[in-house]
Amino acid sequence: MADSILPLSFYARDALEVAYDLLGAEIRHGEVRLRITEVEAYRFPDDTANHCRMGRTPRNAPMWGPPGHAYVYLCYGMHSLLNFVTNTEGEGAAVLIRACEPLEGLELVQARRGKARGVALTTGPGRVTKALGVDTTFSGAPLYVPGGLEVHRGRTPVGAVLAGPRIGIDYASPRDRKAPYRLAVAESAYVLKKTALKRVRGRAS
DNA sequence: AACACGATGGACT
DNA sequence: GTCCATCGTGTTA
Repeated sequence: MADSILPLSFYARDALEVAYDLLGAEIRHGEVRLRITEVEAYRFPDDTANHCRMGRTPRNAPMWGPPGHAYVYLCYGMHSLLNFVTNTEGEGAAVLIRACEPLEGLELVQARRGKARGVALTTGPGRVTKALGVDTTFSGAPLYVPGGLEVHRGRTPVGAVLAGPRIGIDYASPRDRKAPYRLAVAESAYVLKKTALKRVRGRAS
């Protein structure tokens, strides 16, 4: 099914558009397959929540590179957070993968996640990377090369979408703190803190 | 060279 | 709800 891999061009758009279309898509790594249920868009320019707001640094370099690549960084000294780079080269934008639903490789996911079971296996950006076996060494890796970290077009329709403010960005401007750039699949149980989200029809801008 | 802090998660009251 | 582990990164000096 290598032909269902999303091509680089899929990511070559505004991060918010890509974020909407990533809901329902599949992340595959080895024998583990996850369906994306919750994401956050970090746009460019003028997004004060974005890691690229202060310009290029060694850490955020992948975000400034071509779209369709991973940007993985260490958060709070212990959690690897997975992003997909969007827009075009020279623009620092990305989509954070916040939660997924396991589709395949559940035993391996459980082994990697220790005592956690049920939705706690893959709800939360740090949990997703742990379940996938992805860490910061994947930062800069392409998402469309078969055999590596792959992202595939999803098979199931997403249905209604929920949107709300992004999490953990108190340092951003009031406007950006409120912006509904956190998106989730309404019907999925694999979404944390659903109460902070509202149903949306089309695409917010 | 020193320092403050974070796009979190797990344990606990 | 509260507490806090843990360390790379970016900033300041």
